[in-house]
Formats: sequence, structure tokens, C-alpha cells
Amino acid sequence: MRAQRSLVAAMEKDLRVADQPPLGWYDVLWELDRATDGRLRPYEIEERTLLAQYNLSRLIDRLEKEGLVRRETFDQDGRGRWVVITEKGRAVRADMWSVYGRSIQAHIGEKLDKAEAATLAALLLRLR
Amino acid sequence: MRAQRSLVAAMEKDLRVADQPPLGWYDVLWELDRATDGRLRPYEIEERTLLAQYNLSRLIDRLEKEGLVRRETFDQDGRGRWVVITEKGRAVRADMWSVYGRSIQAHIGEKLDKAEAATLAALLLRLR
DNA sequence: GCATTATAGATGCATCTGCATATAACTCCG
DNA sequence: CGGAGTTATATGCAGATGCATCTATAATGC
Repeated sequence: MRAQRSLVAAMEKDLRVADQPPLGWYDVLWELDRATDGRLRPYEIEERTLLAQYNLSRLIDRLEKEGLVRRETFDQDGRGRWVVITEKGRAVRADMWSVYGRSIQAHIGEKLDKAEAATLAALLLRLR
Repeated sequence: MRAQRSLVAAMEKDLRVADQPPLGWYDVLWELDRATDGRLRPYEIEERTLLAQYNLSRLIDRLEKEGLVRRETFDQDGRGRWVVITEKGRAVRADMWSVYGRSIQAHIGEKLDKAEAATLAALLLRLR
């Protein structure tokens, strides 16, 4: 918990200093950017990011308001929506990565070697 | 991040279902309970829990309102305060532990053996 | 000894989160 | 088919968080 708290605090700060949006935005944009056709259903994003449903719903609102994603209807199921990343969304994600990637390197890469990082990732994966 | 998110969600839920206060309360009460005379300065709690200063300040407000801690003046430095745990605070911490401890066992203890847990803790410690 | 700077803690305000619940659409079973 | 239950997403409201800043006090430099 403490490690996570300090990493998040440090990385959020790196992003903020570089005038970039908060961390949460990245996860969603990244999932969309790598998805086929740059689109996912909200529940798919939810599964991948482990964001709470109501939380994601409003995060999408914010992304939409900034023009980084748009919602489209999902024809096969009237309850469903598509969330589609826009060109601007892809650009913002790439910008964010230039800061976030360096931040990960600084706060994690510098402190663990590849093998240790792999061990850590494997152990954490077991906790989900 | 995802492991932390899902663990916190699960543990908060365990606490809530058992009618116990949120996780953050525990950390503060625990630090106070084990401290000499059951008292610490806010900045000491901050260092130990890695809570943000403004965040802790208001968490103490809530604990105080519930009668779990009280603030006292700190004579050696007019800027400082003591945060002192009350008997009720100690009791609440103990109650919480009966739920939280089991929750840790269920969500972590069941999934990692002692050696793995030690490895994980050591790696995470390096990230702070 | 006074001005400057630093530290401890609190707080206004905007935003975010969490819970509960709403709404809408789908599925399934008799 | 029709109602009961289920799933996908959204939202009202209360409370928590984050940022910036404030107040009060202490330390430092000249």
C-alpha cells in the first residue's frame, strides 16, 4: 500500500509538472489505443483497468468532454456503448507516454533490475 | 496498481460488510496504538503512513469527531500538536483488526507463502 | 534584534469517489 | 408471450481528495 501510494504520488506529480492529464486517463487511453479499431465497451475497459464501474463512467465523461474519446451506440445490444478513441486521444496518450514512461523508468526501472521486476510482477499478479 | 486496487477494494468491502470504519483509519490508529503513550505528532503519522498532509489533517478531524483520538497542545513547539489515541480508539482498532487481519489472510495469506510474501515485501520496500 | 525564510498544521474550493439506485435493454422460463 | 431476474451504463448525493494557500510559530542570517 505504501509503495503504491508513493509511486502514484511521484508519477502524478511528474505528469502534472509536465502539464499532462492524470494517470487514470492513461490507462483508459492505452487500452483503447491498442484495441481493434480503437474501441471497447465500457465493461471491457473496466475489466482491464479494474476501475470501478461508476468511476469509469465518469472518467469517460471527462475524456469525452476533452474530445479524447467519443461514445457511439452499440447496435447488437441496446444497453451497450462503444467508447472510441479519437485522433486527439491517441496524440494525448503518446504525449503522456513520453512523460509517464520516463517516470516509470525513474521510479521503478532505476530501482529494480529486469529479473526483480519480473518477480515482482508475477507475485502481484497472484494477488488479483 | 491493479493488484493494489483489487486488494483495497476487497478489504474495504470486508470492513464495510462487518460494519467497520474504512481502511485508512486503521493505519493511523495502529501507529498511535503502538507509539509510546499512544501519541504522535501529525507529521510523524504522515511519515509512517505516507498519507498526504492535508489528507491526514482531515482524517484526524474525523477520528476526533468519533472520539477515537484527541488533539493536545505540544508545549515544546507552539506550531505542533499531539494526536492521542483514546481508549475507545484502541478498542475500535482491535475490533477492526479482527476483520482486517482475517481479510489480509484471505486475500494475501492464502495466495502467497511466507517466503513469497517476504520477497514481495522486500521488493516493494525498494520502491519507496 | 529584526527581517527573511522555513516548518507544522488547517482550510476554501473544485474535483473525484463511493454507495445506492435509476434506467434501459436483454435473457430465460413457464 | 409476459413477468422475473440480470446485465450494461448512468447519476444523485454525501463524503473524500488534491491543490493552493493561510495562519501561527520557529529558525536563520546578517
